[in-house]
Formats: sequence, structure tokens, C-alpha cells
Amino acid sequence: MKQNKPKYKQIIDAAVVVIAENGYHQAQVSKIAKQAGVADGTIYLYFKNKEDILVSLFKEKMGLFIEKIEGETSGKTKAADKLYVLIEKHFSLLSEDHHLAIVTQLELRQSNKDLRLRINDVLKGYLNVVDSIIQIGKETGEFREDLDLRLARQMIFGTIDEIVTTWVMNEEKYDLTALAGKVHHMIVRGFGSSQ
Amino acid sequence: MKQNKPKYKQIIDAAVVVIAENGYHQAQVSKIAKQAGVADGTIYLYFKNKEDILVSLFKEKMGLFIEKIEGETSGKTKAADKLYVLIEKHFSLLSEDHHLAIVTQLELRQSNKDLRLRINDVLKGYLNVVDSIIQIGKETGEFREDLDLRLARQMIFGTIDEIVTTWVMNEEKYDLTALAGKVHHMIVRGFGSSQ
Amino acid sequence: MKQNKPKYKQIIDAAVVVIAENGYHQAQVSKIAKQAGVADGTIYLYFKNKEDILVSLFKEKMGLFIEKIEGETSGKTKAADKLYVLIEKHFSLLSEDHHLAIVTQLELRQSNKDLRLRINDVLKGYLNVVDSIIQIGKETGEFREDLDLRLARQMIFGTIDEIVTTWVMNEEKYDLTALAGKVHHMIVRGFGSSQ
Amino acid sequence: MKQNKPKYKQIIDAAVVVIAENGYHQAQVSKIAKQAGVADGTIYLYFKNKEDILVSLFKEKMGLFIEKIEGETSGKTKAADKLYVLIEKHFSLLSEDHHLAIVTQLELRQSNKDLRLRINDVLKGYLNVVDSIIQIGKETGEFREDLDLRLARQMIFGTIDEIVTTWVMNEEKYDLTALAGKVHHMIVRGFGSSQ
DNA sequence: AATGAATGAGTGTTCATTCAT
DNA sequence: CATGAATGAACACTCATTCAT
Repeated sequence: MKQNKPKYKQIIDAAVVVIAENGYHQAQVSKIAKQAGVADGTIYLYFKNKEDILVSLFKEKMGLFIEKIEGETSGKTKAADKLYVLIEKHFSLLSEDHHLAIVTQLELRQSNKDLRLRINDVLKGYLNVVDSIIQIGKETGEFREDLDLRLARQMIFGTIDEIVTTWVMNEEKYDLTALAGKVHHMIVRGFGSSQ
Repeated sequence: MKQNKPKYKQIIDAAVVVIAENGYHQAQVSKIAKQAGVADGTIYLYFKNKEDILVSLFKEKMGLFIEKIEGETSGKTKAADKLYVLIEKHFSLLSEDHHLAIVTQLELRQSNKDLRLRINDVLKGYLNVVDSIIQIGKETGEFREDLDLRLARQMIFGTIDEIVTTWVMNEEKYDLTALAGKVHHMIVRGFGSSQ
Repeated sequence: MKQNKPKYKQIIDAAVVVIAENGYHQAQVSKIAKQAGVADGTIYLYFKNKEDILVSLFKEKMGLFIEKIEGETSGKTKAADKLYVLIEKHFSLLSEDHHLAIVTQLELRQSNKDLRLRINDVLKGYLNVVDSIIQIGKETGEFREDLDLRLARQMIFGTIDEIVTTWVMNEEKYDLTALAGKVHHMIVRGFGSSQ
Repeated sequence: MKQNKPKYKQIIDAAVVVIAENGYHQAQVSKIAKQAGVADGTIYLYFKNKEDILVSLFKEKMGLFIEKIEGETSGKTKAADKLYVLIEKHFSLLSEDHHLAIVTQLELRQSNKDLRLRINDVLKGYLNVVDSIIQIGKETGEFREDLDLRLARQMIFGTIDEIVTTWVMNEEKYDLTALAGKVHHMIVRGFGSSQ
């Protein structure tokens, strides 16, 4: 398994650093190799081509991301609590990894359509977690019965993603994780004054 | 004012078509020139460089977009009604312009950080409309007093944007405008069952 | 017609020089461009890719070659005389163009199968001239009636080509053209002594 | 002697197969190693470098080739008969070894000048056989006294080689060996009608 | 104003060879 | 003897921009 060889992870971590610090279009393979401390050619012993590095990067990092979030949400029973944990964890995980936040929110989005389609595939794992939370909420009566699953999922992901992206673009000047409560409340209770 | 000369608009419209049909990275200046029916060099009499075409494109189209939405929302008194109109109009305007939808939702996002910052500047006009609706809602008591303006804005924009992007990626297979009501309800009332 | 533009010929002539002096595998596009006094990119305004330069080179040069030989042979009536002129002209034309001789006899043969097939296509023009001479000879009774056209053609071309190649590999140390008479005699009369 | 170790021949035979099936430029050392059933590095225990494989290949195969032809020709007394046997054997040996025919006639010619010079060295053994036949013919009066040894040799080799190459390029669709008689007659008696 | 020929900087990938095990 | 992971040099081609006409 190539995934277990140390150089595989070494190169992926190097790619995150290089992309975060130089931008997507300035992340040449030779720069990644140098950062990883290997020769250019060595990259191609572990990855089919440059795109494969980027997809693998996203898979590895997003895989861990989803795992952690799944682990945390499974500790809660109520859908609303699960949702809170998801938001809070999403924010905190990216707050803790400056480079990864830049890469996933800004740089990787500059990739071409093919790459973005493959990235979206990986994202499906995350969206499945979201879906199951909504489903549970509907079943327990916490959420409206007539809630549209797809739209609800898109609202949750769209809101979280937009908030994180703005935070990254603002150079992470404020405490993202601290916003989790308010965001959670907006999603669950909406804008309306409680009457 | 160059903006009033016929070739200015001609080139921008050509850019929309070329980018929509070929993708951002295959939208060479020479292709845009050909589509516009002018020589390559002529482009540079109206635009400083390629980036300038894209920013101008976004400004022109988004300007019209904002104008129309502002016009429609001003016809409503209540914040919730204004918000509904904004969502409905946002969906319908993009539904009506296939090329523009592809360009703004998919292709232009592949641009580099600089260009995206300038695009965000243009977007501020739209976000101001959103802000004023939220503000009105808070003042009239329609919306919660403690609603965080920035977060609310990000939720509205993030939700709408994610829904439109998914719709475009799904090749616009379903009726986007028909979703306005549900989306509006989710935003204003949240997921919670009405108690 | 691109073929009439001065830079087209300029680049082809540069390619002949560069290949002759550096060898096929050391004839980089940038070297050819430099020799031609144009920018690298200019090459691609006149040629589809590197292979296209080489095929065009062969077409142009071999085209002239065939034209001249056809012109000279048509001045003779008897097949044997035509054949003599063909051999003599073949030798003298390559004797006069040192660079071309190296390129066609040694360097261009290092190309891959695809390119060689396209080169063979061009050669067909030359072989047609040979064929028509043999045909005439057979019709006039100068040559044996049962002479196999294909084999005779291959003997003529194989002999001439081998002699020229050896001469080029020996660094053109002797007078090639002076050999025409003997070669002609060997082909027409064979090795046999008195008949 | 490395030449006697089993892996030496194993690698050479692998090279013939790989070059014949993939072409000269697609015959990577790693592919040859795989075909030979050894590790890449093992190649370098038996050969100085890649070029050495090819030269050795040519030496081994051409050595056998010359041996066989020498053996057969020595069984004849008259020069013309020896020449016939040489042509017939040359054709039949290559007809029997499809891979070798492709490698010697098409693929190995794509090598660079250095390699071709070393290949020519090996070829000298073959040309010496040809020379001795011509010499004998001149001495016995079978061939013209004033026959130019070098040109006669080049005619014989050039003719045979061209005929074989064409046959290989035509995917060996016809019986090559059957042509020996006609070719022999053309060389010895020429094109002229016997009067 | 309009043209379009010319420019030239920039980069992913292959593969012969080495050498520590 | 044998291995095979690691090396790193080398190059065709694109395309935004310019400027002489």
C-alpha cells in the first residue's frame, strides 16, 4: 500500500504547505518535491501525475476531517446536538490548520472542472453525514417533517462554507469557532423572532 | 466613456459565450476576439488586460443583476417579502441566462486570488442589498433583534449560492425558481418544527 | 499560402543547418528558432509541431530534388540515358548540399516510425520517376522484358542510397559524382563479363 | 566470460522481443528487464549501458547470421553460386525470424550516429564475405575485371537491404525468399536484354 | 481606431543509471 | 550476485501582450 509509505504522506504534506504559501498556480511539482525533500521524479513513484497529488491530498485530509466529525457527532443523540457538534468541529478543525484552511477554501477551487468533479466526489462523504443528521432530526420530530432534505443539506453546507471562506479571506482575524453557536441557532431556528 | 462604445459590450458578451462554452482555462483572448468579431489587438483598446475583461464582465452583469433585484425588492414593504423576492429573482435571473449561470457559478471561480478579491468587491453591492433587508427586518421586529448581521448575510448568500451552484453542476435539470419558497422558509423559520 | 512566406523557408533552412550540425536528437525547437532568427513561438505560426517541421523540410527539399531530376531526365530519350542522368544528378545534387546530404542520409532516419512513414510517402514521388524509366526501358527493349519492376526499382534506389550513405559516413572524402558512370554500368549491364 | 552466462543471452533475447513489439523509442531498460525476468539493476551487471545492450544484440545476432552465410557459401565453388546462396540465405534467415527482421531493418536504424557507427563495425564481417565473393568472381573471370570492389559491394548490400526493408514495412506479406533468383540475376546480369 | 504577426517566458513528466541493502 | 527505490536533467508548446502598419 503506497498510502502507508512515509514518502506518500511526506509529499502530500509538502503539497499543502507549498499550495498554501504560493497559491495553486504557483505550486509547481518541483517546488513540492523540494519541500518534501525528494527528487522531482520520486513524486511520480507515488502519484500518477500532478492532479493525482491534489486529489489524493483532498481525499486524505477530507477523510480525516469526516472521520473526526463522524466520531464527534455519534457521541450525541439529538439531531440538533449533532448539528452543533458538526458546525463546531468543522470550524475548529480548520481553525487549527491554517494551511489546510487556505488550501481547501481558496486554492483548490481554482482547479479545472475535472479536478473539481473528483473533489466533489470526496465531499459526498461529508454531505452524507449532514444528510443523516437531517434525517434523524426529521424522524425524531426535532426538525420539520416537510423539510426538503437536499435544500437543507445545501443550506447547512453553503452557510458553513461561506462563513469559513470569508474568515479565511479576512486572514482569519477573528475567532471562527466562537461563531458556532449563533450559526447553529440560525439554521435550526431561522431568522424569525420567537413568538 | 469606453463603456458606452458598442465594441465594449460586444467583447464582454463574447467573453461570456466563450467562457461558458469552453471553460475558464480554454477561454483564450484570441478566442474571445474571434467570437466578438474583432482583432486580438482591439481587445486591448478597451481592456487593460485579460483580467480586466473578466472583472468588467462581472461588474456589468452583476450590476444589472443587482439593479433588477433592488428594483423588485423596493416594491415590497416587509423584510420577509423583500427576502423572498430577492431569492426568487436571484433564481429566476440565472435560470433565464444559461451562459451567465455557468460563468458566474463555475468558471469565474477558477480565477486566482487577486481576481477573486476584485470580484468580491463587486459582490459587495449585492451583499449591501441583503444587509439592508436584514436591517429592516430587525428594526420592524420581523427578525430577531440579536441576529448577527454578518452571519445572517453569509447564511443567505451561502445558501443561495450553494443551491444555484449545485443546480448548475446538475446541468440545470430541475426548476430552480420553484425552490424559492422553501428556501425562504428555511431561512426565515429555520429547521425547527413550529412550536 | 504559408509556403510562400519568407519565414516558412527561413525556418526550414534553419532546421537543415541545425540538424546537420547537431544531429537529429540535439535539434531542439529553440535551437532551430535561434538559427532562423525568430522567436520559439513563431515556429508554431508556420508549423503544427516539431514533426511538421521535419516532414515539411523533407517535402520541400525532396520536391525540388525530384523536380530537378525529372527535368533533366526528360531531356533524354533512351531509358539508359535517363537512368544515367538520374544517378548523376542524384549524386551531384547531394554533393552540392553538404548539410542536406547529412540530414537526409543520416539524421532523418533516426525519426520514429510515424515520421518515417510520412517521409516514405514523399519518397514515392522519386520512386515514380524511377519506375517510369524502367517502364520505358522495358517498352523500348533496352531492358529485359521480364524485369521485375518492383525489384528493379528497389535495386536502383537501394544501390544509390547505400552508396550515398557510405559516402556521407566517410565524411564525403571522395568525388561522389564521378562514380555515376560505374554505378550506371553495374545496374544496366550487371557484374557479368562479356555477354 | 559474461557472454556465456545465461542471463546475458536472456537479456539480449528480451531486448529483441521488446524492441520488436514496442519500437526502439519505447524499449525502456525497465521493460527489457521485466521481459528478461530480472531487476533493472541486474542489466548493468552484464552491460555497460543501454547502448551496449543494442550493440551486443547486433553482434550476437549478426555473428550467427554471418556464420551461417559463410558456412553455406563455402559449399559452393563459383562466385555466382556463392552470391546466390548469400542472397537466398539472407532472405530466408530473416523470413524465419520475424522479430529480428523488424529490429534490424526498422528499429535499430533509429539509433544515433555513434551507435550506428558501432553497428557498421559489426556489419563489416558481412561485407567481408561479400567482398571475397566479388574478388573470387573477378579472379575466375566470372565477373568483370574492372568491376569496382567497393561499388559492387554497396550495390549488393544496398539492393538486398532495400528489398528486405520494403518487405518488412509491407508487413512481410509476400514470400521474400522466392525473390532470390530474380535479385541474383539482376545483380549478375544487369537490366540489359541479353543480346 | 483597428489590425494580427511576432514575441518569449514558463513547466509537467520520462527514464537511464546508481547504490544501499 | 541481485535488487528496485531514488535520482534529476532535459524540452516542446501555449498564449497574453505588443507595436508597426
